[in-house]
Amino acid sequence: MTKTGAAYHHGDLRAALVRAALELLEESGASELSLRGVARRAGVAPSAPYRHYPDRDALLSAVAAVGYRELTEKLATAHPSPSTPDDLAAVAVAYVEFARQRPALFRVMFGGPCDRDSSERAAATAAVSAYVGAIAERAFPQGDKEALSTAIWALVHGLAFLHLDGKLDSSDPSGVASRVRTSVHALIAASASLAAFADAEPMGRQSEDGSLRSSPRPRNP
Amino acid sequence: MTKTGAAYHHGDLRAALVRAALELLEESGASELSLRGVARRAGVAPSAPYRHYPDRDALLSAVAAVGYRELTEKLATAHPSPSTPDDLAAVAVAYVEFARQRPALFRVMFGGPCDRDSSERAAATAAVSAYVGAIAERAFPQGDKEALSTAIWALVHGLAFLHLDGKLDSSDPSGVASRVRTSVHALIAASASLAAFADAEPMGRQSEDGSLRSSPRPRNP
DNA sequence: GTGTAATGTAAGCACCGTTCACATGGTAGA
DNA sequence: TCTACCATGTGAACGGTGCTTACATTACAC
Repeated sequence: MTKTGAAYHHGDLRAALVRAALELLEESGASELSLRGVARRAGVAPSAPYRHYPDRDALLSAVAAVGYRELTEKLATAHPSPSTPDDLAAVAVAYVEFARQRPALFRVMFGGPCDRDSSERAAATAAVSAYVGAIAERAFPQGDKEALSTAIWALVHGLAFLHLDGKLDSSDPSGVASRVRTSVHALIAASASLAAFADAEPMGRQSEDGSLRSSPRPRNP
Repeated sequence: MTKTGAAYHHGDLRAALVRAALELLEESGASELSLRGVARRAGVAPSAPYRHYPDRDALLSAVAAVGYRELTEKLATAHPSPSTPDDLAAVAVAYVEFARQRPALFRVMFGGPCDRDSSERAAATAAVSAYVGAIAERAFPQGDKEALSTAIWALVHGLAFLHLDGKLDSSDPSGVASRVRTSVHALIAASASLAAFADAEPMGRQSEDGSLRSSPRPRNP
């Protein structure tokens, strides 16, 4: 009971609300998601959702969780196990494409201070994180896995957001894709040439020891 | 008249509203900015702001513009002309620090689909972009300047957002800083080793041609 | 069958963005 | 200097929002 599958008066309103919310996000393209609007869409009184979600944020978290799952699917489809720069670029393109194709959902997923209480949301986030971490480990076997995964995620995530916010032109999909590819490749290449300058110390394993004379400790939380 | 300096009944309400908005953002830490709340803070009727800004978004754009200026200042203070990995890391840390210290303002600046009409906002954005571009050009003289600047901006921007959204723990400031440094360094170092493997094709200018044989069609849902 | 807890409803609260008719007052032109 | 004008601020109002509370209904356990 109270479980997801149960069907009382309405027939699993809990799931119907998430579905309605996703539809509204898809249609209105960008704007805010009103709980009353979702209820209206589901053909139910404005107070009905409160039987299933404590507040608007909880519903949004459920919606975000669906978004995380669909995002991981899309990334896996783009490339199941990326290891070359081209593979990485393909996954990056898929990530940004997701943000561009479903901007409203993407904003629900990443736009606001998220509900740390939603275990559903936390789990879905962890899945994305794990996927990115796996990529990092495969692509850069000799690096600090956690640092690399966050760096890669950040690069891709930032590209997605800058396009979404109009800081980078995203009118032409293929243009966006090529820009993402170029960015990834360019950063890799340029980093290589820069590293050549700074190779007083050996590259590729200095996450633990001497670093680059800059940061005395690598992490700590 | 209607210029910024003019002082009518209230004495430059236009600027006072922006000031009040910034104060509220600083205090409430995160939440949304209500136009009525800003008016209240400025000691003025809820309808008064409409004499100076056509709607809430316009006021928010003015606030965002201030944020952009302060961000560029902070970056310049962190390092006026970064060119080494350490320099870049220092600027990256400053960027993320800004987002962490003033999360509400940062969200106003980057959180929503921005007002393309606001020339003030556009100009301030351009300033940030130019600064990042200058960094890229100085640090990677032989690279594609535009691609590099977007890549770098994206990396840093993504780091800021992931911390802000709780995807990365940001409870300890020094921990955040060291993580940012580590991420930047690790990406540079690992990219270098990876680039050594994949140097079959020339890196840094394959934006238009090659593609990746990955996604035949971009969408269809 | 009946009782009970889960589910949906209706009405209402305080707040929001926005508009509009109106009051006020600084300044330009006589 | 007086006056008219127009920029500025006010107050009330409209529809919308999130959320709560009292009430109606309905499915299932016994």
